[in-house]
Amino acid sequence: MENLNQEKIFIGVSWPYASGKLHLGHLAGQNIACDIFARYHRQKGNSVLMVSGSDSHGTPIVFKAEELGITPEQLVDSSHKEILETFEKLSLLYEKYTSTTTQNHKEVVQNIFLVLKELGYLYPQKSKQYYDEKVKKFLPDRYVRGTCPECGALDARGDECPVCGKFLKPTDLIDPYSTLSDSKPILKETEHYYLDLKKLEKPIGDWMDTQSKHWRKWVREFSKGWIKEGLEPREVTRDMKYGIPVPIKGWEEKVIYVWIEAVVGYLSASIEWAKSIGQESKWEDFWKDPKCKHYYFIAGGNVPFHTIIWPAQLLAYSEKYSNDSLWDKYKLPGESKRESLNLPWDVPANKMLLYKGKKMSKSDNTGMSVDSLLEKYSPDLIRFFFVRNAPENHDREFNEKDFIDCNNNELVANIGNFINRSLSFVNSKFNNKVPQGQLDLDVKESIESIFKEVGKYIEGCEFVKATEAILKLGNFANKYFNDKAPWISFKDNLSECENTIYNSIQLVNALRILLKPFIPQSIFTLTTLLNIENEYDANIELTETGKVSKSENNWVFVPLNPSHIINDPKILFAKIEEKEL
RNA sequence: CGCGGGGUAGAGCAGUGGCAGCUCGUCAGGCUCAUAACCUGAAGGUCGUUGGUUCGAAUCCAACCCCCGCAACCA
Repeated sequence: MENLNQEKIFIGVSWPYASGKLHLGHLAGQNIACDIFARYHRQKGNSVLMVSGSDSHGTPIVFKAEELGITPEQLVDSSHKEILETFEKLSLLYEKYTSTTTQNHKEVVQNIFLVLKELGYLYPQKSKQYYDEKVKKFLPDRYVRGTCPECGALDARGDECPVCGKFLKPTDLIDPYSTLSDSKPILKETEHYYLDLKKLEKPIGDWMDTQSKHWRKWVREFSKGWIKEGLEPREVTRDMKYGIPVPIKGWEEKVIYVWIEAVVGYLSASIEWAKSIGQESKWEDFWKDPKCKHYYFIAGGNVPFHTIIWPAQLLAYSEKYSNDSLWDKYKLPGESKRESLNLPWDVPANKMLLYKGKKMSKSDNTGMSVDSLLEKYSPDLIRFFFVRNAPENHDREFNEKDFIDCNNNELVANIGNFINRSLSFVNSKFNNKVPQGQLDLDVKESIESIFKEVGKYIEGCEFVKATEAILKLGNFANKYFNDKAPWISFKDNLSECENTIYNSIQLVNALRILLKPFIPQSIFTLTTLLNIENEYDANIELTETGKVSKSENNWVFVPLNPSHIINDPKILFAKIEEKEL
C-alpha cells in the first residue's frame, strides 16, 4: 500500500561518550525508544533519517587513555567498535551512526564556529585558570580539589562540594590541589572564545514559548527555568591538543569545547549520510524542509543542550542565509538551498534510571553494562523492558525482579500464551490450515482502535502507553478465545469453532504487526511461523542494504486468508524461572 | 544555598475540591485449548508530616521532612 502522505522524520539520538561500554542508562535514556520510534515511522512508510555517533573528544577521554597507557584515538576506536557491536545485538538501527573523529565533522564544526564568530556570537576574552605545572595542563573544574569555603570539608571538587552541596568555582577552594599530580596549581592567564548566549536569550525564549507546548512537562518546565534564570556567555574553547582545532590563526594550540562541538554532530552526521548514499545535498531534505519534524532522543541531563544551546546555535547560524558574503564564503558540504535550518520539534528526554537508589554512570561504575544483561537475556526482552518501563516522567529504579516479571507476565503469559494457544489449536485440530471464517465485529473494532491508539502514542513519544495498549489487545485476545471456548465448539459446532480460530489467527497477526517496531527479532520468527512470505519490511531492507527503497504504509492490519497453511508452532518467549537469579 | 521533578496498597503508577482508583503481584473458588488464560470473590492505604481554608482536601494555602536530578560532558 503506497504511502501517499509520506512524512519526513529526523531523529537525533544523544551521542554516547566513547570512553567505555554502554550501560543500562543508555537504554533507559534514549537508545531503545529512538529505535522503536524510527522503526514505526519506517514501517508506516515515512522517510526517516536517524543519526547518532560516538562522542569522541573531551578531557575525560584524554585522561582515561593516559590512565590505560594508550592514545585517546585507540580508546575511542575500541569504544566505538564495542558500542556498534552492542547496537547490532539489540537490533538498534540507524541511517548513520558515526563518530566525532571524522574529517567531515571537523569541517562542519569549524564552519559553524567561523560563521558564529563572523556574526558576532563568538568573542574572545582573557581569564585566569588553574594550571598544573607538573603535568603542564590547564585543569578542568573537577580536577581541582581543596577545602570547601562554605562548610570546611576537605576534598571538595572545583565544581561542587560533595558534603554541603554548595556549587563552587575552582578559585573558591581553599588550599587547592591538582588531582593529576597532587601539586598546588597556579593561576595562569589564558584566552578563550565565548558564545554570547545572552544575545540569544530572547529569540530562544520566544521560540520555546511557541514550540514547547507538546513537550513533556518536565522537559518544558526545566528548559523554561533555565531561560528564566537568564543565559550567560559560555566558554567554547579549551587549552588542549586533542579535539577539533580552533580554526583561527594563533589559536592552533586550542580546541573547540565538546559541549558545543558534539551537538553539531546531528548536522554533520546527516551530511555524512547524504555523501554515503551518493546524494550530497540530500540532507537538506531533512534540515531545510519546514515540514520535516526533528526529534531528539536524549537523557535527562542533556536537556539544556538540546532545548537551549543547540537551538541557539542553529538559530544564530541561520542568519548566514540572509547574508550574501557569508553564504558565498561558508557553504556546508553539499549545501545548495539558501534556507534556514530546522529547530527541534520535540525533545522526548527520559529521566534517570537508578540502580540501588543512585544514578548509573560510567564514572563511578554503578552502571551495569548492557553486555552483562545480553549474556543472560534476549535482546527483545531487553528492548521491551526498557521501553515498557522507561523513566519518561519520573526517575525509576532498576531491578532484575521487574525484568523477569515483565518477561513472564507480559511477553510470556499475555502475548506469548495467546499466540501459542492459537497456533497450537490450528496445528492440532486443523492440520495447520487457517479455517474458514469472518472477522467478528468486536474483533475488527478492537484491532482497528488499537492500531490507532498505538500509532498515536508512538507519534506522541508516549512509549509506555503504547506498550500498555498492545498488552490490552493481548488481554482482549485471550479473553475472546476463552469466552468463545473453541475446544467445546469443536465438538458440537464446528463452523463456530472455525470462525473463532479464524479470528484468533487474525488477532495473532495484528499483534505481530503492532509489535514489529518493539521486538523485531521475535516478530521475524513469528512471521516465519505464520508462513508469511514476501512481506515488505522497510526496517529489514534498511538492515540488509543500508537504505529504504519503497514508501509503503505497513502500519495497517492485513488479514490472513482462510486455507493459508502455517508452520508448526514454536515457543516465542521462554519463561524465566526466578531461581535462575 | 539556587533551579527542576517527585513522595498515593507489596511493586509500578493514575487521580487538580465530592464514596481512594488502575496495572502487576498475593490469597480462595470456578473453568481448562494454552508457557496457562479467563471469570468471581478477598486481603492489603494515616494519600510524606504538621497546621490552615472549606459543608467537604490526595487535590487549594503555609511551614517543614525525605528522595532524585542539574549547574557544562556523567544518558
